Formats: sequence, structure tokens, C-alpha cells
Amino acid sequence: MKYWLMKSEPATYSVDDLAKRRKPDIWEGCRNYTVRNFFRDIMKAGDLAFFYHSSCPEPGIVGVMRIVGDAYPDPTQFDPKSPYHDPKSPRDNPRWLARDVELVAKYPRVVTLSELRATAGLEGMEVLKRGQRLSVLPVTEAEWQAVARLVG
DNA sequence: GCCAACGTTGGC
DNA sequence: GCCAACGTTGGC
Repeated sequence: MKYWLMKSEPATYSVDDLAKRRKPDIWEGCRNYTVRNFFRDIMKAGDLAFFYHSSCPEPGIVGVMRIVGDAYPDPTQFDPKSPYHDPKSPRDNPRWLARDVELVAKYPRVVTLSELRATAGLEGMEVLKRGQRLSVLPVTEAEWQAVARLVG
């Protein structure tokens, strides 16, 4: 099993939006080939992922999700009304993939970006690297455990 | 295949 | 709103 960190702007889709579903929901709109390849080749059903809020007053990790099922074509790429519409994506060979996720736990508090930066053992964490902009990032088991200890 | 221009991300 | 970083596009 692998570990991940998945970013979302809470104004667009927050951990509370996922919590309200009370069932798996689609993680859609990823438009980056590295992320597409993660979804296609590396991420597996049962993997765990941190839910990370970005571009907001308190960026940080807000909960844990589990990956459900397999990757499948992201329907928003074919929807002209969607902000994620990609008119160049061929119907018979879709460019972009989505995953389904279910909420495992919403944390009782935000584990903030500044707290992550200050935590021993997280020095190499991808999300802390300067210039790192991928919305889905791998997390090592040691990093996963270190973050879990922060929330008890 | 190169690479400059452009667009996006995301913390601050 | 700024801007550094870096992915994508497209002319050549």
C-alpha cells in the first residue's frame, strides 16, 4: 500500500464537502500528466491519502482519505460547461483520469504547512519542496507516521 | 527537438 | 496582488 497527499482548494472542494457525501466521491479536474500517470500506473485501490487544503488562509492537512476502485476517464474533460473541459481530449483515448476517494477521518484541527515545515522527519516531504506544484504527491511511510503522530 | 512565451500554482 | 517555479504550447 502506498501513501499520498492530494491538494484541493477548499473554496472549490473541501474536506467538509467530502464528509457530507458519506460515501466515495470523485477526485476530478487533475490536468497534469505526472498526476495522470500516478493515477494510471502507481496509485492503487486501498492506498491512503492526506487531504490537503491549498490557496486558503490556513493551508495544511485536514484529513485522511482512502482510494476506492480503479482510475477511470475524468468525465469533466468532455463537459463543455465544466471549468475542466478539454476540447482536445479524444473521446476514444481520454487524456485525463479521475479516482474515487472516501473519507477515513477528518482531523480535529488543521496540521498546517508551517507545522509540517517545523516537524523533524519531514524535511524531505515533497509538499514542502520549493517549486513543487503537483496536486497529487507521494508520501513515504515514515512521513505518514510522523504526521499521524502530530494529530495523535 | 529546441526553446521562448505563456499559463498555472500556491505561499506569502 | 506579487512573484518564483515550472509545466505546456507552438513556431521554427
